Amino acid sequence: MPRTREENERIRQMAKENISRAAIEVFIEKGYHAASIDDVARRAGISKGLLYNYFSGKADLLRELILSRIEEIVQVMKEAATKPTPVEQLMYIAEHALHNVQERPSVYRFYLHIQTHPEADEVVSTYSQLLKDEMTRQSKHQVDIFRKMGVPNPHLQSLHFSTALHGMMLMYATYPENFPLPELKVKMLSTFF
Amino acid sequence: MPRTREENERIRQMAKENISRAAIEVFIEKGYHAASIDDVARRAGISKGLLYNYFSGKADLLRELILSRIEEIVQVMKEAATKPTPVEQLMYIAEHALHNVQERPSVYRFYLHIQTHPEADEVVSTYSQLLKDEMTRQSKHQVDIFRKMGVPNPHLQSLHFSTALHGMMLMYATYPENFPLPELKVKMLSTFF
Amino acid sequence: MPRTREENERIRQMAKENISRAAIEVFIEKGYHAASIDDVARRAGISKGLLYNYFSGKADLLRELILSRIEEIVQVMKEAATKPTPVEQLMYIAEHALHNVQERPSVYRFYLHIQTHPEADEVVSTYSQLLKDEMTRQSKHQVDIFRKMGVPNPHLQSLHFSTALHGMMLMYATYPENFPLPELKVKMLSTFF
Amino acid sequence: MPRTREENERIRQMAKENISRAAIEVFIEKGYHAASIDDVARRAGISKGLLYNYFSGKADLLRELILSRIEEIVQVMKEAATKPTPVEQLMYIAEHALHNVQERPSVYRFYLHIQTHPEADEVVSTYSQLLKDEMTRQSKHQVDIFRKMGVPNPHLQSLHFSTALHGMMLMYATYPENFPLPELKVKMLSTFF
DNA sequence: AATGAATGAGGTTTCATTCAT
DNA sequence: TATGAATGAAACCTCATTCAT
Repeated sequence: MPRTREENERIRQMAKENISRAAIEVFIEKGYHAASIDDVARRAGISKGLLYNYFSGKADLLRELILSRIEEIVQVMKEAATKPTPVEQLMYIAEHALHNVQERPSVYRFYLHIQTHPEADEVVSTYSQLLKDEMTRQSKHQVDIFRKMGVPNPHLQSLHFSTALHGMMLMYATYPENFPLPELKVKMLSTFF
Repeated sequence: MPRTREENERIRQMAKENISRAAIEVFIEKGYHAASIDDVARRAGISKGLLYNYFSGKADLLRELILSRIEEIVQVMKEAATKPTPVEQLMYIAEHALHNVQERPSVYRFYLHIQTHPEADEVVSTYSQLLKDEMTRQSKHQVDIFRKMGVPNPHLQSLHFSTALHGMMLMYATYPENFPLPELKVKMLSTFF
Repeated sequence: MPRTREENERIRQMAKENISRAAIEVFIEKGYHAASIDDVARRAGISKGLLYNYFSGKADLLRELILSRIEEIVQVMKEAATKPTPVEQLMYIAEHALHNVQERPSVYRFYLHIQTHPEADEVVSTYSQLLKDEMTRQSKHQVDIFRKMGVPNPHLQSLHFSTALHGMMLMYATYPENFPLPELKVKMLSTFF
Repeated sequence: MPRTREENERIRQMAKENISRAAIEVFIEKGYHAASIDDVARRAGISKGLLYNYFSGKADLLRELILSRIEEIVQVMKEAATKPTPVEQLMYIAEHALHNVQERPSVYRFYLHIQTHPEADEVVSTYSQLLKDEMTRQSKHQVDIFRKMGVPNPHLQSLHFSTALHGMMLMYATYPENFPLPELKVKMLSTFF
């Protein structure tokens, strides 16, 4: 008797998730370029062939990871929007971003690594662009939040906020040892609110 | 009449610089991994074989580039030290960094890409560590400058300054279009001085 | 109530024919080597696994197609034998062959492709040999027909007839556009009868 | 001291010829699809890598062989054109074609195999089309020869001649044993001239 | 009878590096 | 010093076949 379609679908779903998990692990450890399909398959505990049953290639794995990342970003911004005041919304965004980089600096490093890939790498570039586009879209929302706060130049103020935030994330991800993230967070936020 | 040893050394040095220049161009365009030795040799206008006469391999090329980058950083900090006041010194550092990223964002992107390379990539990691170490050393100098300014917590203040600076550099390098670098620079510096 | 053995056999036969039909379609479109078992199964509307229930592998599919082709050839020769005179018999053979290549040049192309497969390809070679053997056998019958006509050298005459016929089939199959098959047929047949 | 450019050019030329020779041998033995790059490289006595130094892939090898074949065809037609009378020209073409297929039936088989490749195989199709185009071009010349002979319908007559010729070639290449090529040649030519 | 997940061998291709010249 | 032919390991990817369900 063959498996039912639902059963197969469940198997497929679990396999895809298993592979995606293995992929980000390996990509983080070795980098996208240096990681081989074999590495990912071995980490996932499956054969190379099966991996190709689920993903059309290495680039497709990256695409999947980037789409997940985008999903995360969208989710955070949605959650932020539920907060009652603009300040609380911005605080939520900052807290969340810093918490994430603190919990898993290597993940942030990885996406930063991808975003700084040379343009000539078409495959990476294409998918990396998706992430960039989404961040552009979200930054518009952030400008709106500043606008609601009634600050003089919301666009500039929003960019200022983002640069400060990303600066902290970048430095923490690069030098996680001895980086006084909590103190700096306080200092940074105090200059804005 | 044979060339003197000095002359030979000078010629050798120029050849190395030519290759290094070609290497960073190609690495920026294609990325370290995707760039091939052949690409670099062709760009330098020499043969693969001759390249190996000057550099022991691809990793050695990267090492040379990173050493140059370190040299640059040291140089800037030295120049900053010649300025009369701490504030002027910090302004010099900031102006220089922002000017550089504005002039050649791809160079900044490249080194950021290298610095976010995963630890598991031994070759890159080893040389990337050199850069990291140097930046740690220079950040100590920067703390000293803040200390001379007499601010309450020079260490924290220095890190705050660096995060703000690197945040701007990162964002400009990632979204060079429509990024109001001059305005943000003014805004950022005004919060510090 | 279980199906009778005959019924089962009939169902099995129909399934095999369905698969065979799909196989020749796919083989003609992609070629034997390039076609995948998956392609064939998908075309037949069944799963890969089920295909293996009916055929022992890719080579077996080819074998089946070649056996069908042989069956066709035998059939045509049998039908020809029912014609009253030798000339009518030969005319029937020629008409049939040309009609077939005109209707489905790609089928003729396919079997020609198979017949020109190199000897080293053991699998194809083995089955292709079956076809060759059958054609040799049928050509003997054709010699008999010429013998009945009372021509001087029936063997040579028969071969001459075959070369002319196959030459036309080959050229029509290779250049179906603008090939004046009817005119040539008349011209060719007029030289023989 | 590096080799001179001429020396390198000579090495390249010889290597290419060596590889081409190996390629047609292997393709004839195994067929284009079944032959692997490794097979060709091993037959040529070189490494896989070196083969890629000279040919951009398997398809490029095929292209080279087909271009050679076209060269041959053009050459034969040129030589035929030097004969004084149309009949001698046609005789030359026929003699040459039959002589070739008799000497190396496997070569004729191979190109026939390629020409009967399914259209869906884009790579083979592209190069095979070159051969087809050339044959179309040459067939125009052949029509001219018949026209000079003053026959009623030179186009049809030329096609008739070609089908007869190719029919013989096809049958000889398929059943080289016991095929009375000389006798058939005489018979066939006697019907035309 | 029926499915498609799973395997692994085998194919194509790239490229850092070596070396004869 | 200088060249580029030559190597081979390692990467990506495909697909005939098996097998648990």
